[in-house]
Amino acid sequence: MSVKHNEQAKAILFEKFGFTEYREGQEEAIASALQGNHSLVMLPTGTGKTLCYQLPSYILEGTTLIISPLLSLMEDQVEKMKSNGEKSVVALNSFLTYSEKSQILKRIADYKFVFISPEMLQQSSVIERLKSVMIGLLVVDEAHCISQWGMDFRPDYLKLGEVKSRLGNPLTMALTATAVDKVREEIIKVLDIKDNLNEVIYPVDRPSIQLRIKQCRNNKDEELLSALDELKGPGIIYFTSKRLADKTAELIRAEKGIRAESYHSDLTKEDKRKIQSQFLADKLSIICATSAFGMGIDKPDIRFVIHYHLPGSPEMYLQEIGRCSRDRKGGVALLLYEKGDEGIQIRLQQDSLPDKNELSFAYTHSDKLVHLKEDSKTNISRYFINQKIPLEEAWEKISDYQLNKQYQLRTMIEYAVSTGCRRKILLSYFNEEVAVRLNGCCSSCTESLSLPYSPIEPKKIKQNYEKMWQEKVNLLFNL
DNA sequence: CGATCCGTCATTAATGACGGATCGGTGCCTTAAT
Repeated sequence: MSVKHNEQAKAILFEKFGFTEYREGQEEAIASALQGNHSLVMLPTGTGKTLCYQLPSYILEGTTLIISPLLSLMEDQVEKMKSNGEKSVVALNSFLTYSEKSQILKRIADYKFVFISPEMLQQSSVIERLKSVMIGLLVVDEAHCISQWGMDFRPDYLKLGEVKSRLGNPLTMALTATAVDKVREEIIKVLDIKDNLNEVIYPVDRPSIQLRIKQCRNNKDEELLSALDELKGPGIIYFTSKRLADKTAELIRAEKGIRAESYHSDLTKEDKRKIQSQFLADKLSIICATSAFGMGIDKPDIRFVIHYHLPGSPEMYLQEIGRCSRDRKGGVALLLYEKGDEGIQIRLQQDSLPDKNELSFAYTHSDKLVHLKEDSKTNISRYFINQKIPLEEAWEKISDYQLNKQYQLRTMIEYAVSTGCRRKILLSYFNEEVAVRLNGCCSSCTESLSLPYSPIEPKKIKQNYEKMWQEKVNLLFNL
């Protein structure tokens, strides 16, 4: 960052955001953008990633376009910015009426910040309008969604590179909290930001979170309830089933008299918002949730995250447990594991990928594919057909994809059953080492874990990224 | 894998036992036809 930019940024940091100091990683990310580099920013949850793109926007010319995965996230950000005095901000999404939308599109260049979904960016009226706008910075928030959702769930995430190119390849910043090197490579490839790229990477480890695993034998509810005798909220309990989330919230209310509610995709937008804001305002102590809950939850004092079911990947697990102890004052991640729990995940994985017959059927009937519903098998087939990738090659890639998912799940099983340091297992997946061995690290390192647990998190950058991950996958191929 | 849902059958006609089928998680966006 030039001296002039540096001073200017510092002044804005104070005037617009009220801070005198940067938090870890922020200054590097801001400098990267101001030097005109594309950036891939990976900072642990709760370290202020929004400032990384908002601050340089005030120095850069033109509009900042922020691609965001969730409408609720956009709405929260817009509201927050408005209450901080920023008027020139808008979210372009399906909450708007037709006339509102066209009004906003007409004067889109007047806005400094525009939030938008990947899907909305596929509408030709929108993209045509944006092409005539000077985009000073293109931001991809929660960029791991490209890899996590792109292939089977939200295919428009994989079209962001094309969008960027149609917008004239503006300066780009991708932000995430958890991405292994392979995911980062995919983000870089999809967005096509390899040239002039600056990676700002911080470790994913959260030493202030204690890692506990409880082996269960047909007594999960009892183990859960007794854990709640020790662990006091606010807290989140994650499930892989909506029905069980509902049922358990009821159980906790009845047995413990704790204010608990469930949260999943069956809830209306209004109920989701209501429960979320009650939780943030400490009117609810526990949320029993599916993976629908959490992104953008910025509550500093969540004290525990319990998993009733095994998550499908270390990424998911870290994202979910990372929601506790944002204030760094200590938190507990507890996994309730019973042999065979991985069955649900195996099933979900298999159901979401086409087998060879289904794929070749899609290839021979590609003309009809347009009319089919948007399930994940169709999405994947459609993706490869649209890319004009030959059938054999597509099948190879799907097999790789499946192997990767299996590897992720296998890591989680190892995490659940191993007798070795659990933090080491989790971090080695991200090619990280346990930086500081703390008393009470995990269920393996300390026989009987107890509260309080509030170590100081070290502030040390670590950047040795070998290609260990690829080696591990290669090993799996040979098995 | 395991739970649960649904239809069928059998038997002191309204329940219950059985087995086969189905489902289990994430969200954008719907401007047309009754």
